[in-house]
Amino acid sequence: MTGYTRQKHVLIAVDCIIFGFDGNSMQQLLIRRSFEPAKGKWSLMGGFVQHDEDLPVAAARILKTLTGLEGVYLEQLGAFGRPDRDPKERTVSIAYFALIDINQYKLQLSNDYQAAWFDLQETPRLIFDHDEMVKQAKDRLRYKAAIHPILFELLPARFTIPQLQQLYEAVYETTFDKRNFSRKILSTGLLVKQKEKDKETSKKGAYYYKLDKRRYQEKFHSFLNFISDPGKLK
Amino acid sequence: MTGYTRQKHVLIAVDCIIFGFDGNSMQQLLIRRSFEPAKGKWSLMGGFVQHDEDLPVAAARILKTLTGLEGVYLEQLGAFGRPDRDPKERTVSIAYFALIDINQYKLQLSNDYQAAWFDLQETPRLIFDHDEMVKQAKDRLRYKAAIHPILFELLPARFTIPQLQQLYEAVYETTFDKRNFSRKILSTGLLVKQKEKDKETSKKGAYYYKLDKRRYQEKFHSFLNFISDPGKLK
DNA sequence: TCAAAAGTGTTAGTTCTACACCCATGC
DNA sequence: GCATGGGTGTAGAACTAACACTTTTGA
Repeated sequence: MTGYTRQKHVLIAVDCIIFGFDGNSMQQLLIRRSFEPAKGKWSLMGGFVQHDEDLPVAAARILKTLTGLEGVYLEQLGAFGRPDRDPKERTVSIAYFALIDINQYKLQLSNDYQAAWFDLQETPRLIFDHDEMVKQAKDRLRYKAAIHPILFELLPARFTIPQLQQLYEAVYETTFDKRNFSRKILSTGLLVKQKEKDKETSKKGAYYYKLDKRRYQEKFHSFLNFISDPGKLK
Repeated sequence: MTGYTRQKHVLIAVDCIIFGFDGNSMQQLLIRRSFEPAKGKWSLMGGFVQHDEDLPVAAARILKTLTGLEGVYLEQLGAFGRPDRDPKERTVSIAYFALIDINQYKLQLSNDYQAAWFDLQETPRLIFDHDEMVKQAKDRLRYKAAIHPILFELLPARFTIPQLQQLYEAVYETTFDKRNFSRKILSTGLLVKQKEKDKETSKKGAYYYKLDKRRYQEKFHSFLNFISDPGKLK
């Protein structure tokens, strides 16, 4: 089998925007790039797509390499291909964004990548076009979370409504009325109230909830209107 | 400048899903592939990304080559990279979808591509993973058009409300109440009523409208809720 | 004069927003 | 007993969905 002649071949990379929520603010996981060019600079976690490897598989592999996690939410953001985006050699990068439960992330024993979490408000300048990828990923996250119950991916299996509200407020950089918020969230029928309370953050304690997994899968793609017009905010 | 060693290089292609609306139903423009493999089979219009060419530029070039049109709506759908998607050689394709005014499309003099419009309901089997791309593009179009005033791109500069409704009904494969429909559309403030009527399709004639371009640009990214839950339809 | 498509208004139900007080508990 | 955060209800406004009749005019 011979290839297409006269066509220039390029490298395909995958870069991952990894979001987490620490209970207060949105964070992203960045690494210090370990090879030239731009060695030592802050960067998204990425890697080249291997021979015979599909793109989502590459993204999952790269995510697992850094975080040790599997089976997390991963969505393709899009392809970035400016000819000069990587000064060394033309490389088209397919960006994916991941939503992980930050508590599940344990610093991998050999921290080859010098990974660190950064508050989304205070991220350092990143290499190449990674800043643009992050911006697009943030926009996409807001867009999607306004309509679909996607942010649960950032929380542990058990969570409280105040925690959830804190998360939405962090994502949209605004505040919501807690009465309206809990009504809206509960009206989706996605949550199951638990018997136990979280007594960590308040004296009274807040009830834990879990996702109703079946309804979650069923309703994942419905338009649920969590935020009426996210573009209007801020 | 030397490249990254030990990495396998691949080809990057762009494929375009080109949507049009003929007044009745949604159509897409397909070509007969002019080279091996799969020569003579129906296919999306595509091409390889050239050296020093950015991805959106490649998509616009490919679209122009086939349709002669420039400055049309073009949005990246995503990257498709299954290792065996092109049997000849590994090629990652970045799919774009375009919305064009079908009346603007004139068969190019040298119809090198043997292009033809197909009703979206009756498209032939396409090569490689192009069927999957088309399916995703249809889904994306429905998704996006439910929230953003994107479908105007498919109509000429002057159009009537019944035409517009026909378009929405074609996209969502359903029918809408015309009173509610026109109220919702007009309430966006995006349309400017013209003095003339279209007397082609009815005796009484329907008023032409044009887009208010400034408001269109302003509101393009707001959440306008044209269709309340498109997932529920069908 | 009739057939065909355009245009328009009202009502009931639902959803959204704004807003304030009581509850449980640890200190 | 008081400070802290959790939990809940209501009323007015806005929006949505369902529904029918009149207008225009070419044939």
